[in-house]
Amino acid sequence: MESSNLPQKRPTIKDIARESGYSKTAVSFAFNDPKRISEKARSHILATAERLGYIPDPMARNFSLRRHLSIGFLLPQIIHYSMRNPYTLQVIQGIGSVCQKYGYTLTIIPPLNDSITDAVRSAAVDGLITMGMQVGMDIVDVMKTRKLPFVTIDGTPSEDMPSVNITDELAAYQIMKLVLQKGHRNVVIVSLSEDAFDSDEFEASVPKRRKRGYERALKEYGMSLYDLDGKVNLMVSECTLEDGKHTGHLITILKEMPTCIITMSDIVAIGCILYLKEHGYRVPEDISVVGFDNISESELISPQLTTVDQPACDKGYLAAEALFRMINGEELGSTHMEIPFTIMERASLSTIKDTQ
Amino acid sequence: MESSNLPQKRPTIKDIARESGYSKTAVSFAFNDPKRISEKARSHILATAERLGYIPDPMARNFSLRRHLSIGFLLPQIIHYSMRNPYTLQVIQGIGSVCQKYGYTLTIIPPLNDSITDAVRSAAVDGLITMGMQVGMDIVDVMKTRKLPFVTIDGTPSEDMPSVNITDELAAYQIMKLVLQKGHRNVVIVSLSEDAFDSDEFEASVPKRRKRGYERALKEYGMSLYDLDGKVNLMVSECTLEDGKHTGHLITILKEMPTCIITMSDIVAIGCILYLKEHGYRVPEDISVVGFDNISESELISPQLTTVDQPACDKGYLAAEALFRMINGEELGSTHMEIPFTIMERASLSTIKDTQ
DNA sequence: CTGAAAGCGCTTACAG
DNA sequence: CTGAAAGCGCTTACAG
Repeated sequence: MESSNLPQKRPTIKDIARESGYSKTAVSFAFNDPKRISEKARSHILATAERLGYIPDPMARNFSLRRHLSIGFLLPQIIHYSMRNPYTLQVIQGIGSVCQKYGYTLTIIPPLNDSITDAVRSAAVDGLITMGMQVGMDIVDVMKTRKLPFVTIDGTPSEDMPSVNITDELAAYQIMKLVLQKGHRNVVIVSLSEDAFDSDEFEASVPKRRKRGYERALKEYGMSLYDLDGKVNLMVSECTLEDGKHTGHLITILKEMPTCIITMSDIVAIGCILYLKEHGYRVPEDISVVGFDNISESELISPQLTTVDQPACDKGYLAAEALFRMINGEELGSTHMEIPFTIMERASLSTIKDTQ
Repeated sequence: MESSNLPQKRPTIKDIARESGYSKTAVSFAFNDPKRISEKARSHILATAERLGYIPDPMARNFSLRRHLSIGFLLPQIIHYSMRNPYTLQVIQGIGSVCQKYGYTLTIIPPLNDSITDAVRSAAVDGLITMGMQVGMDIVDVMKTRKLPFVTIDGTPSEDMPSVNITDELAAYQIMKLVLQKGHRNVVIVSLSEDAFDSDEFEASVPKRRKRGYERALKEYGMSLYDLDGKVNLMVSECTLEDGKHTGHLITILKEMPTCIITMSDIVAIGCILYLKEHGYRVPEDISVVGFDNISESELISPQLTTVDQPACDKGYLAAEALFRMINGEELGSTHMEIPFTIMERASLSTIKDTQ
């Protein structure tokens, strides 16, 4: 008997059972484990399902099976920022390809009513990948009490928090050393902002690790990030093109222009270059600019950007693979994964002949 | 009584009810509707929850409430391709900001075991945004039988399928006309592939609409996309930088090089330019290249790309806003949304003095 | 203000 | 091969 004129509701397993004359068990098996019922039952049930337009409710199925078949990516900043940064996008791409491989979806999780913590509390995922997570952040507690496996990219390496990183301190050391070897003695360092974190609390954040690297190189040249002699200045910029441009502007109005700008992010470096070029400065003849990340744009811009290549896609890939191992209850070989970087020396960094 | 040495399991609402001495109803209210219980009950329940590490299970809650609090974005190609195209990424960004606004997550849905249809069957979302959907595709049927609201970007405008588009035919007409006005009479058009769709079945696909626009402009100059006089040639390229480079290569080995390459995607155009420059061709002196989309890279590359600016982010935004109206059971003003485009004339397109 | 109970749509151990 | 029934962890109409 055709059950017509139920206007909107979707049929459930119960409807198919009733209509086909079989049990709910049989209907379930028809979809998920056909071997367990007769061919006759199966085809009859499937035909009935087809006729009534029945597709098993994924939510009910997942709920019953206690899994989501999705992993989450927690946006480090508001979505409008994060998703503009090609570096983050590459990380997401790496995660995504692993999701595809395992038949999972990738849930992008923005803050919920401005609260990242609330977002994590209610995230419908089997595991989480975060960026820049520090031990001691309250999100970490939420994930732990939810017993939600997670791995963090560019966060603090710590025993009870799997992480994927490059050796930021070393990378920063090397690129600063390169800058100094080229003769630059008057530089501006553009750090990433540390969001809302209290600066003293998290000693191992990425900006801090990189600053230590810069400092180590500077020391070798008798300079320091913390001397107030005006030769090394520190600025902070959000990780967007617009903020990069603004930083470029700030630098042009300095009493003494530096000979080199060292940024912690290509997108900021590119913003600087665009601003400088628009305002009549020649890069690198008048001023050099150095980036971090090696996003694809850094090869397209002219001059091409000297930067640190960090394999963003691989970071996502590694993090996701580790997360899936955790989800499947496997042991992680090492909880702290490190990945190699490469210094890319290109045209945006010039040599200063006569150092002051 | 502290319930210790239950080793791993997360506490449920039942545990909190038992431990606190209140009912499950009260516990539920404590979290979701505090006004309905006494302050005393609420604080006691919350304290108990805190003590036992209870966070309500989002899946169970959503299941009970018959909603997911997530909308899906169906990847048009395998994740590795889609997520490399800045155009798609911008669309996702637009969708994402609307999700953030409404407190939803954004689920990126790759094919499930190579099947997009299966992915849609099992997607745990309240609505779906797709790209390039054509009426008659079987995915459309799945969404309909699941009664899953959806809107498509760059798909066929059709009554029972809300869509967001630019007027592709007109945009293509205008840019081709510009090329012809500049004196080009020997061109290669690089179309997007139509994926696995049967070409005759879907008359209104984006590549087809654009081809009609090209054809209309060509006709005005006594030329045609379909004449075999060798003056207008058609190629197809996947939407990736690599395929763009390969297309550049193919063009250099043509018996007669065109004076202009007209692509349907900036990423392909940029691939062409990179290949051509690497192999000693000057753009636009030796050959002009024209794009489509106006991704941010098209301003960074040199020469800057002449292209059609289509506001990808706005497309995502509009599509998502429409989808949320559908999810909330509101009526859509118009089911077919059109959004303006702009021709961006930049350096990659040169003027030919003496037309043959 | 409070709680017992039904219900959301599946899965599956168990018995026949 | 088949099905009745319990269970997944919440919400909420209803009665007190």
